[in-house]
Amino acid sequence: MGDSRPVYLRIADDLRRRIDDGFLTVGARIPSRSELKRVYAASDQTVDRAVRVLKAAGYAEGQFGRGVFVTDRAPLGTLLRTTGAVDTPFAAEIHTARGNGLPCGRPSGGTSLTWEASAGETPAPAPIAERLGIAPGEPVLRTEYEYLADRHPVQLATSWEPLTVTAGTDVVHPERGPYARRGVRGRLAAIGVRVVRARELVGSRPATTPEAEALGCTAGQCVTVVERTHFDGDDRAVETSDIVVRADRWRLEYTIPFTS
Amino acid sequence: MGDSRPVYLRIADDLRRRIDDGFLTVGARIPSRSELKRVYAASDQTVDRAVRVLKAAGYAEGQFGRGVFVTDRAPLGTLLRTTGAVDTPFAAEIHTARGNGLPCGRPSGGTSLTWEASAGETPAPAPIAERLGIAPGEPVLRTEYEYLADRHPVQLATSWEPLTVTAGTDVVHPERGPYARRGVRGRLAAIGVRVVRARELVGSRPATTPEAEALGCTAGQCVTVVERTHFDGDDRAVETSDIVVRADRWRLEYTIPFTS
DNA sequence: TCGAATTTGTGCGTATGTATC
DNA sequence: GGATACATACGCACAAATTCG
Repeated sequence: MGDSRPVYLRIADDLRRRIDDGFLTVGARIPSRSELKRVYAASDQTVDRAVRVLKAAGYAEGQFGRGVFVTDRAPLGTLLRTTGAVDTPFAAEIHTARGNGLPCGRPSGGTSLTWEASAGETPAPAPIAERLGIAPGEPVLRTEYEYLADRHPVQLATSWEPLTVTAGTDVVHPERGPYARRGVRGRLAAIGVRVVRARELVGSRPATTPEAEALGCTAGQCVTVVERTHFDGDDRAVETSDIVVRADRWRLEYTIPFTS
Repeated sequence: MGDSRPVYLRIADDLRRRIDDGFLTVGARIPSRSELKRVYAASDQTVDRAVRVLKAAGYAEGQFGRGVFVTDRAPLGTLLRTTGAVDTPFAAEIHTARGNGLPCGRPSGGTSLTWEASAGETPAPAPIAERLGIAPGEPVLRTEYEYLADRHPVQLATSWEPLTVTAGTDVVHPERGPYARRGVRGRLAAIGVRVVRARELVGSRPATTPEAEALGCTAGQCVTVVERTHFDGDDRAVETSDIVVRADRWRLEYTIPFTS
């Protein structure tokens, strides 16, 4: 007694603890609704709600007609986001430390990295204009990326570039031409724009329905969002993008040097 | 027709769009359950479930007996996590850009920053030992922090330090003594340990029940988690910590210089 | 091959407690 | 007190998918 939490939360926390403590291992089936109903003496709805909490937390995953199973929540890898690594098209190199949690060298062991993109010119929406330091409505090139690692969707990105920077050059389209795979820095370097700094604002939120579909997870699952802006030597924003990754699978790694 | 999504998701998406498009502004009351029930011709449970989706996504917040209201999802501020700023006890300076979305200078406008901490010696759990590069079970000092900005909980942190570094010195306890407010670098500098680098692994996940309680949000809401490790000149880990912030309120800012 | 039993996912109707107005 | 509103909970039902005899 004295436990004022609602029943469905108690059940959910109980199950979660059983997973954390290793009594329910990855791949194991969580007791079915009828079992839970009996064990906890709760109603159908209540145990279902408890299981939904677990699923929303990424602890479990339901399979139609089969059962609910404990998810493998070990991160697949890390996106390196430090000087030098950030300019590949993938916006980061990928560490796929798997099994062992070692600092994990560089291998990226033969994983195939591919991406698709589509671009179009649009007037800059207000928040994007603000990030780019331009007036709302000014023309920008909006590019949507979808990155795949081993045929699995990993990262979504939407990039905006002011056309005042690239218009008329042969790097207008980030996804086409010889500079397509060189990333923002490489591409802009080709037209004499030196990117000297990137600012990344990292946040997280539940995935929207289309994001979940693209990333192969369920809506509402946690995604990590990076709002990245590239600046040139004059502190002018030359590109900004929103980067979205599944939080349960990927983490971002930053290294902060103390030069003092 | 042709919309195969379940009813509760359609209602949720519909409400979400109404918020995104500005028809329902921040602070506005979402139609009550009985209204939604009537409008969408759905059952009590179903509309409730739709509203729960919105709440889980941080779009709305229920108030007992009053109604469900559209949440202010504008981030309160940004935690600066770049060279120099990271060594304050708060692990970051705080930008509170409010109202205007300007790049926001430095003000931190008179916000009162306080914190509480409690420490204790324990054997290192396996994952912590790995992060510190020591053997599991070796003694470490575990410190729990709770940071408040304007009396509101903002950030939770748990720090682990190998006792081999600080044992016997007067900076053993991070939360006590003259060096308490100087952060990891300041404290360790006092005993001749130079921290030259920090590595931050950024991820996110739903808040656990105790975290939600401490941070003043609901369980399952998105939190951003930083796994930070400080290294000295010999690449030895001298401290590691888990930092947890509400994702709907705070973002992390990293600056990446390109020295090329 | 067929059918019955399970299990998930979704949905409806109702009831109770509690807080606000 | 009464009306309204949220939050939780119970019981029941059905479609779809899987499993098994």
